[in-house]
Amino acid sequence: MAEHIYPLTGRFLQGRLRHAMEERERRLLEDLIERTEVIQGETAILRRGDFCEYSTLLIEGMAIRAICDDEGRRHIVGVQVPGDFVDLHGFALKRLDHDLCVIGRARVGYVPHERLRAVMADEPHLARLFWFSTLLDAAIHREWIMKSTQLRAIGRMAHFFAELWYRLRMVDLGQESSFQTPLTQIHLASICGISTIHVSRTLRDLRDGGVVDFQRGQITISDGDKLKSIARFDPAYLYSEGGLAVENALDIDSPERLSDL
Amino acid sequence: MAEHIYPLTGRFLQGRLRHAMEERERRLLEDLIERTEVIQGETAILRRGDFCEYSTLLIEGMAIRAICDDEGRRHIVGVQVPGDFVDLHGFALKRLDHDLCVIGRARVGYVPHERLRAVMADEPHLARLFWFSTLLDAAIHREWIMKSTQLRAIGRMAHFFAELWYRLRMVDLGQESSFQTPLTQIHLASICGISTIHVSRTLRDLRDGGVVDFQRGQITISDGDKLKSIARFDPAYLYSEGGLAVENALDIDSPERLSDL
DNA sequence: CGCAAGATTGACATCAATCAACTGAGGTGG
DNA sequence: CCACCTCAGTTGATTGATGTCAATCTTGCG
Repeated sequence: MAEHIYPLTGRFLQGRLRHAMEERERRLLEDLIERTEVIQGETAILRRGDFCEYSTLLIEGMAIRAICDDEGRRHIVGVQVPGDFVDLHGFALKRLDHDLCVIGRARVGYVPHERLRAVMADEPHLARLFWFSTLLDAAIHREWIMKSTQLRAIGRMAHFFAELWYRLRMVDLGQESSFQTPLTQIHLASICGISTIHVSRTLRDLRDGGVVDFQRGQITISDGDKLKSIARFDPAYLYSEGGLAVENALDIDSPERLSDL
Repeated sequence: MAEHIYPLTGRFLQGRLRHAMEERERRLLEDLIERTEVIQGETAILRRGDFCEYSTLLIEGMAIRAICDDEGRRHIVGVQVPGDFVDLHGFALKRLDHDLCVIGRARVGYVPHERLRAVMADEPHLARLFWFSTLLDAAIHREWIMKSTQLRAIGRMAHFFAELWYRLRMVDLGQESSFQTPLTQIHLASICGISTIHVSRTLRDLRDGGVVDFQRGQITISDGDKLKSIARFDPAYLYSEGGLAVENALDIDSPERLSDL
């Protein structure tokens, strides 16, 4: 359950290393949010090359990372869910190489880099957690490379659904076997690198196969095991509790290995 | 030219934000290397799930990031060149989600996390540069997602060659229009997500088209413009000097935009 | 020399893109 | 309320790109 004492930042690292944050750090994080905003429709939070003076925490809704090619076509290279500090890397990079857009209705919180700088200077442990959270995105990127190069259309789509399913459940969104997204088949096509027409066909196959049903953003997992099998999905890369990231993953004094690896 | 005063770490961030490092910081970095090692053949530096007690700087040679699927097939999700702090993210993650392997003959330097922890506590600016360097990898990951989902075989291969060409020249390796790698066609297949047989066909097309010639690891760029055009290659994501990362990218007091963006 | 790994070629099969036509839902203005 | 529009989604036919299988060649090396 989201921690309602921290209505804005309660989902940050939830299901990963949130337990590694002290109360004081959680409080500091919550206070970093200068203001929040509700954004509707397909709106850019930040554009490639913009100078970043604040970073954005996604509080509700979804966002995508997109790269536009020279012909102006937008290609989705990442999807963000509530709790993601979506452009925290802008703090170190200063300018992003890609766009960030919300889709549907989203609520975001803005953190001025000035505040971030101050808190990171005093709080090395929190700084490390911020770093960690940007590395989670990189791990997801790697898995997307894997899925894009090694899986066929049906596997890619299954993989994306499986990932979203796990990620949303980590932040207590979505039921056991269903969840809601503002994604259209057009988004799915860009995410999976296939044509919209083939998305439609592939969704039919998944539906007819009793695996997963996608109807206007409502996703129902009919057979999670079959889904993971089609996707060759192994959630280790999400570094969820009990996965690769152990209880004291940031504590150098616990070098025991995980039994499941 | 590599800075020969720093024979081990002279290529770290070379061509990107190395100029943002003070002499003192460069010295500190060089002293972080506890020992170096020469590794031959296709050898793992670090395996998925291993507990990381040190991080590895690639001094000479090349390395790959690979994810093994459940059938034991290895899939390459990244390539590293000299100067890359290849598993710096292991410092914050503690365990990686993928393997790191050198290919060919490589020289690496080991940095104990203990030392890293100490220097980062005292040197926030250097810590930020370390963070920055892991974000560069993430930017490359995003571009790989883009190339894997949006380009056909010939474009993917051209894109990889263009990227390698740029990255090697940033660290002063390779001539103006040629360079050497320990990569085989089997590696290229995994990198581009196509079959080895199709790699062979595609390389023939690129050679016959007068674009680029690949012969046993010797890569000769015949027509760089054609190469970039086939690859739709825009090097902005590499954050090289003069690109997205401006002179004082880490200096919050210079919010001017780049004219070329 | 002879082997093993890498690379090449041809034939064929499969997957997914493209083109074209159509349906259905939601919104808007007369 | 209906006519109309637009956008999302669906379906069939065709084409092109790429995977797979099988055979052969090349190179480096013990």
